[in-house]
Amino acid sequence: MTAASGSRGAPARRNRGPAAAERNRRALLAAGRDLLATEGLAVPLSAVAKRAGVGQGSLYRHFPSRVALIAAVFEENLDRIEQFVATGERTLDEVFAMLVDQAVASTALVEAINAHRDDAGVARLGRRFAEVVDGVVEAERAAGRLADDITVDDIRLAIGMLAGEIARIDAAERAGAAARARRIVLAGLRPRP
Amino acid sequence: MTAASGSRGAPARRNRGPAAAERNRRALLAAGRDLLATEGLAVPLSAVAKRAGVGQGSLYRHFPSRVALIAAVFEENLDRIEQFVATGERTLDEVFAMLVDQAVASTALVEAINAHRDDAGVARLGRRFAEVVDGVVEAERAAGRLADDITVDDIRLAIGMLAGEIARIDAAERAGAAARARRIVLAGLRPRP
Amino acid sequence: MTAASGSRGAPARRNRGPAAAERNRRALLAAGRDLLATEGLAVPLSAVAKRAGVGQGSLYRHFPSRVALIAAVFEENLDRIEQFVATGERTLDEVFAMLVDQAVASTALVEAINAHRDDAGVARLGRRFAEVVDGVVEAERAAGRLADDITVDDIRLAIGMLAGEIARIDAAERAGAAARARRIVLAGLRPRP
Amino acid sequence: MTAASGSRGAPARRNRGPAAAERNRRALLAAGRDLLATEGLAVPLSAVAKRAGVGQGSLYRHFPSRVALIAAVFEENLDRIEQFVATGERTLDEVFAMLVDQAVASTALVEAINAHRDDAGVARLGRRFAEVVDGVVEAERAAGRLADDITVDDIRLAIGMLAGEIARIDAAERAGAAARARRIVLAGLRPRP
DNA sequence: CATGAATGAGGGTTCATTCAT
DNA sequence: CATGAATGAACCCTCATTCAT
Repeated sequence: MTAASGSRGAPARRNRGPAAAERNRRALLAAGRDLLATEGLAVPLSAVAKRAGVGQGSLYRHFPSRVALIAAVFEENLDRIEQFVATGERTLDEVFAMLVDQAVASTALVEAINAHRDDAGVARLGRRFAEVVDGVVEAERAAGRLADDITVDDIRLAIGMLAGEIARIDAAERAGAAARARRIVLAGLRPRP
Repeated sequence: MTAASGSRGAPARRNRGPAAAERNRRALLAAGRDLLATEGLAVPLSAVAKRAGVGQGSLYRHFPSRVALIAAVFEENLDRIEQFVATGERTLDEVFAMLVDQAVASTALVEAINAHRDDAGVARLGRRFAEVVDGVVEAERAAGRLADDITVDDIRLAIGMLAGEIARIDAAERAGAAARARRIVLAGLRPRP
Repeated sequence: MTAASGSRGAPARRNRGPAAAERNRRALLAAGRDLLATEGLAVPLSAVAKRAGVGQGSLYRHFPSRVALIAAVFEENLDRIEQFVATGERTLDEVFAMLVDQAVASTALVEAINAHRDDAGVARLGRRFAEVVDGVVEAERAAGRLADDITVDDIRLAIGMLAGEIARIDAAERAGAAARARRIVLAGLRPRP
Repeated sequence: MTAASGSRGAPARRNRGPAAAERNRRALLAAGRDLLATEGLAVPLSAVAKRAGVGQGSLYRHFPSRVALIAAVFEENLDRIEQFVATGERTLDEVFAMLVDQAVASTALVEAINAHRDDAGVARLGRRFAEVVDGVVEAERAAGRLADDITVDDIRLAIGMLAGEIARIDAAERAGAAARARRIVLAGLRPRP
């Protein structure tokens, strides 16, 4: 043994420091996103922890409830949507396309919003989402691409329908069905003769 | 005792006799309809039995699985829709209106169809439902009230979206939201300029 | 709440921490051994957990199935038999004597082997047991203490009969009956005039 | 309608009379024998009733307990053994052969005897069985085909082992294993050099 | 007497949540 | 701070037994 090796009983334990905490959080988010999408909202939290490769206690440290995890997953989505909207004039169709791509997690939010309207974190996300949509809708209306009687609430309703339907459909048919659903809903919002 | 034993039995407390069979079935259906609507698809079957005022064994006798109960609830709805359609020339809007009124159970079917496509009873109901819709769609198309590129599959998709959304909405806002959603979806199916 | 919900969790009353893991495993094995012997193979697993003083969840963590518990109990027996055989030239009679002492668990294995031949763990134990018996039988045959037409399969059959019978007999008469049964079966394997 | 037909409201109900009771009893016995053999001692009594084509209440009328059914099945076996023994000088081997043919039900009795020694009906059957065996053993001993130290209890033990083992073995291997087991046990009872 | 539905206590199993290490 | 075992309530389902018809 070399002179440098410690002579105390305690084995040199890796101190992964606070960086590990952030890594765990990201692993949990990724695992949550995956499993919520493939297994549905009722996936056991223990499965999320296992997939992330962390203990269940750590999951609870980062996300004290199922809703907290769902909200965090959606928050990432929302980040992307906000960035997308912030970097150019965007149409409703484009936002719908993004939402469809994020459909399962969005559905989780939609359901979580309905089931946990009182949850503070969820409420905050709902407001953030509404703001993003508001901006796009205003531009869309200015461009004359919305029927006169369509309100922002209608748009949110439309998004809910779209996301909910996509989430229900089998992965195999999802692409085709999503396109058709998007077309129907968008057509329903356009100006009518 | 070695392998058999089994002194599990329960001395029945009260037994209203087989005359209660039909009454029990109806009570279970009513309880299932109520609780599926208010508590969601995941409502404990034991709660359904308790609400119906019957033992859990009776619930299992009448409905050997959760899907069987859901299917039975929807079958009642389907009966009403079929009768409605059979008694006159009906528009898609009218059928949508009925579906919206039956939203939760319809959603249950939509979800059950997706989750249990292989279940024989569900498949049968799905076909029955499709037939009813087909008839209405044909008439609707003949009257020129559908865009050329809309297929029967699109209609079913639209119904799924509509029912799913209604089911998610709180009872308080349901009436208003349902009307708005119906308008959007129907507009999306109409001929476009 | 719609499909997910799930507020089933139980606030743990007491938690002696992971240090209890090994202690729990041993307590479960001991409880399983006791209760399988006194109550038979159909003993409720909940009774085993209660006797061991652990929650039912812990039982399932350590032994995910009834067969797993039975196999673990027998594995301990097998350990002892292997050690015994490894520490000297042993006769079939001595091995029979050990098996008789372990009769109930042996029966459990015999039954489990028949009922769960496909279970991987059980199959492994069966093979291990067969190897031990093979060795002893070879020595016994070399010493001229077996009839010519007796095969290893016959020995295993004999062991099954012996263990099964002992397991069935009330504790009070077990000692005497075991001795008589052993004598009969061994005599049946000896060279005949 | 002819003059003979009754004009009262009550439809002529078939009165199957007491003959039906006996037919039901026989059907239940046959069903019990079948299912105990193929499904094991833990077979649901409702399955027995269904197989017999009678209501569960009738099963309870004829056999107020699982043990009563098992005992009745064995009693039929015992009848046949008694007849067989009564119609000629019979050897132990022949009786063993009969028992092996009846192995499952015999095992059921063996287990039932151990588990329900206090049950009056079971005790009576046990005594009847012992008497039959006694007679055969006496003749066997007189013919010099038993070792001097073998007692009637030993024979009963041997029968228990044999029956128990046969019952455990898969139907496919039963014939071969039964023959080998019988040979071993009989050899163990024969006079030794 | 027969029928077969009703009953409900348990048994197996899962999983949210806690907490000693 | 992380780990992962422990906990036990609650769920689903089965089935022995009763009893109105």
